[in-house]
Parts: sequence; C-alpha cells; structure tokens
Amino acid sequence: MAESPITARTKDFAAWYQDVVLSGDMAEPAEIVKGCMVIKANGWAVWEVLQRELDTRFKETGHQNMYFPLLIPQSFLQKEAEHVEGFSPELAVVTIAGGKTLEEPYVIRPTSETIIGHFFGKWIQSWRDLPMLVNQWANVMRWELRTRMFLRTTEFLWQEGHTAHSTHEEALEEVLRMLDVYAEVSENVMAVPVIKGVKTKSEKFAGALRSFCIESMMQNGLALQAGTSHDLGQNFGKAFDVQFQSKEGQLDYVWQTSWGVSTRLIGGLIMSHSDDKGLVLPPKLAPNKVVLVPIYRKDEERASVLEAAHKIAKEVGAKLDDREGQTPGAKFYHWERRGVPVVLELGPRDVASGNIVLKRRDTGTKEVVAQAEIAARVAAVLEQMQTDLYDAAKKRLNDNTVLANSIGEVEEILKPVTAEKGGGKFVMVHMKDDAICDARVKEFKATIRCIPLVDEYDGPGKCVVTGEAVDRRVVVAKSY
RNA sequence: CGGGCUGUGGCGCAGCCUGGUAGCGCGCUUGCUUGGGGUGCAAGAGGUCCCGGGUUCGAAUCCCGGCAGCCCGACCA
Repeated sequence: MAESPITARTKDFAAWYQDVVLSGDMAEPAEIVKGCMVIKANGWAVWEVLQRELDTRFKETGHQNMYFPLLIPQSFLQKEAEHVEGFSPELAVVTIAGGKTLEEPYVIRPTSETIIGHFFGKWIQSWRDLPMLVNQWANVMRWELRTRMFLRTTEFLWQEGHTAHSTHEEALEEVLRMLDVYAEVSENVMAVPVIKGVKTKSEKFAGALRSFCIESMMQNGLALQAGTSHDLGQNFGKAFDVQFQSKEGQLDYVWQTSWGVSTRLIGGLIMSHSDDKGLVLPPKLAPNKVVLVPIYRKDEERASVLEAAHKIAKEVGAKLDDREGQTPGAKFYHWERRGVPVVLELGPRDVASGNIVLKRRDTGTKEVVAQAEIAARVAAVLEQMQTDLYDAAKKRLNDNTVLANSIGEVEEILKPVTAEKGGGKFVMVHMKDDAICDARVKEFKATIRCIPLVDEYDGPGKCVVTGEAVDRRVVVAKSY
C-alpha cells in the first residue's frame, strides 16, 4: 500500500494545505514566475462553477459584464491620494514596450477603480445615466512579498464590481446588496459560514469611505477575509471628475462602490472542508458530483458490468470511470483526493442483486442501494452532504468563538495561536474603531477582523482599550 | 523585504561533512497476473544533480553570486 501523499492536519497544517491543493489537482506553483501558480484542471473547474454561481447573481441584480485594459497609466493611480499610497508598494510597472522606454509607464492593474473611474467620467453626464452597474472578470497583479496558492498569489483572478450612483444612500444599498450576494454564495454554495461586518478605518480599502467584508473561519481557527464591498463615497468621482447633472439641474459627483471576490475563495473552500485524505468539495461546487467505478474480473463480467454502469451513470449524471489498466482501488483513491462528493461502486455482485454501492466523501460511509432507487438516493445524499458540510463548518465557527472582557484576556487567548499549531479563535470583545485599538491587537499579531453588522451578543459595552462606550463587540482573530 | 530550511530521473528522498564512473522507493513502459480501497512478478525506459562563476587533474559534493519553493516575521484579496 502506498503512503498517503497528504500530511495530517494535526502534524503540519500548512503542509496539509499544500498537499491537498497538489494532490487534488487544484494548482501547483508556477516556479518559473515568482509567486504565481498554475491553476490545474480540477481547480479551474471549481472556479468555473463558482464564477457561474456568482455571475448569475450579478446579472440578476442588474449588473453587466465589461472588460477594461490590463495596463493602467501610472498617473491614474496617483489621482487618489490614499489609493496610490495603499497600492504603490505592490505594483508591477511596465517601463519598456516595443523596444522603447515609455514616456509614461503603465502599471499592471492591482485593481481597476482608477481606469474605470476614467471611463465613468466619459460615460456619465446625467442622472439618467445612473446607476451605472458594471462588473469585470479579470486577472490582477499585486507584488506580494509572501505567497500561498489560492490564498495570496502575485497574479490572481477575481471579479470586480464597479458602480456609480446619484446618492450616497443608493450606493450604500448597493454595497450591502453585493455583500449579501457574497455571503449567500459562500454559505449556500460553498457551505462556508461567514460573518458580515465593517472593517475598521485602519483596515479599510485604500481610497474607500468604508469597507464591508465577509469573514470565515478555517479549520485551524484562523480568519480568512472572503470578500469585500466598498463604499467609495465620492473619492474616485472627484479624482476622475465623474460629474452628473441631477433632476434639479445641479452638478454633483457620483457616489461609487466596488466589490470583489477572488480565487482566494477556493483556498477558503479547501481549508474549510477538506480532510487528511484530501480535498472535499461541497456538491454544489463539485465539477463531478458523482463518479461511478465499475468492478469486474472476467470478460463476460466486464461486458455486463459496463452495460449496467453506462445505464446508471447516464441516469444519475455520473462520470463513468471506465479507464482500463487501473484497479478499482486506485480509482477510489484518485477520486477521493479530488474531492468528488459521491462515488458509486458497481460490480458483478451488484449486477446480480440489482443493487449498487454508494460512498460519501465527507463521512466515508458506504450504503447499498437498489439500482431502481439510485438516482433519487444520490440526489438526496448530495443535498444532505451540502447541508452537513455547512453545519459542521458552522459548528466549528460557533465552538471557536469566545467572549473576552479585557484586552489581557484577548491577548492570552490569541497570542499562542499560529497557523500550523491551530487553535485559533474568534474573540468577541468590546473595542472601538480607533487606530489605537488596531495597533494594540497587532502587538500579538491579531487583527480586528470586523465590526459585525448584526450583533449576536450583549449589545453595548466599554472599549477594553480606550474605555469609551461602543455599541457592540467586534471580532478579533489571527488571520491569513 | 529580513530570518530559517530546501533544490539530485515525473514524485518523495539518500549521497555532500571527508571531491574520484549518480543511487533507492514510488510512478512510468511492455508482458503475464490481479481486480469490492493504492494487486503481484519479471523485464525495461528515464538524470543539464536549480542557474552562473570560482577552486581543483577532477565538483552533486568545497567557495562566491543569483533564481525558485516552503516556513516564520513585516505588508496584503
């Protein structure tokens, strides 16, 4: 028997993650290009499903897809002071093209607020042009100093929504609407529970008035920011002179939003559900929900098994793994590592009895089902697995969320937490949105993840750092 | 970008200290066998020892420089 290619989570969480990504055919480091990865077949297939789920919802909420240039004139970044300050350190810049030094360098987009702001300025004149609701599926580049596959790579794929509105109220509605879309996809499609919240001023997007986010918890208790939605106010409207004339005839700057999720979601997905045997995919995101492995010895068995297998595979929408020269055992491991939710086994015994064996990826349980009922049973099991994965993740989140009433307590809980050792917690504590507080938790490598939109705890209290009154507890945790 | 570890057939590693014809396991190919959780046996194929420079009669091995990966930190979707 071959050694498991996967390091146990308890032994080394980071190595486990790496092993799951590699053996699940999700991605591998590009190596020849620093910090970049090759997204492999299974990883790309998951991304396609996720894209489809998101894109459908964006269109349902009135957005249209467009595509803007990869290269942005360097001066554009400089038009919004906070924005340039936030992104400058991680820009890749094109200075030579066509064999000549460019008069003005281009930056490879780290995000597209600036270039889209420019075009909004061209396209918007009247209140009738608003709201402008645009989304872009694209790659972006940020020269990160430390990379991990899916969680943070130099180049990554994402969608960025950019909208312009005539009032702040309407823009804010949009910001929250898209945050809800992210939360809904995360919970219902990815089976990853999230906390919706607002970032502190120190943590907000460079150039935004306020940033909203969804935060999720990985199996080691670390937080992962899974999506963000920004209230940009009129900052970019002013920087790019995007003005419109209102119904009353007044000129005003547009109110903008931007929101995005990236391939990081896949990293979160992996760290939420997978186990020591490899990848576990929630049925709604699995490119192959069901795989049927036929089992036979003799030629006459082969013929009858394959005939029944083809019929059943078609009926339940399963992929039939009829590769020759691979034993069934090898095939079971193959699909297990790739996270396929349900594997069906069909051998001579089953053909004779009219049954089939169904195995669930998450629980590892096997059951014998009558062939006549397999389609209905598979559907029910997939649905159950989707719910169970969410419930398990939700339970983990709840079990690892604790209250604290002093900064000392927070420090005691979070200080020893590391990504490898695990034991991470979400600590709910009263704390003010003040740079002093952000700096204080940073002393023990934690961050204020967010101020939850919905207070599920005990309401107002005194900030454990400044002593000032605050209206609810915030989430403090270590994060990726 | 600072610190640590690493880089040797596709993958995982040994060899390096003490320089002298490049090895093991897995995988791969072919044949037989086997097949309900990585089947067994046999015969094969496959290597610029990360890159560049230096020392040496001779470098995977020693020295210098670079690149990349992983981990820790600072920065971040």
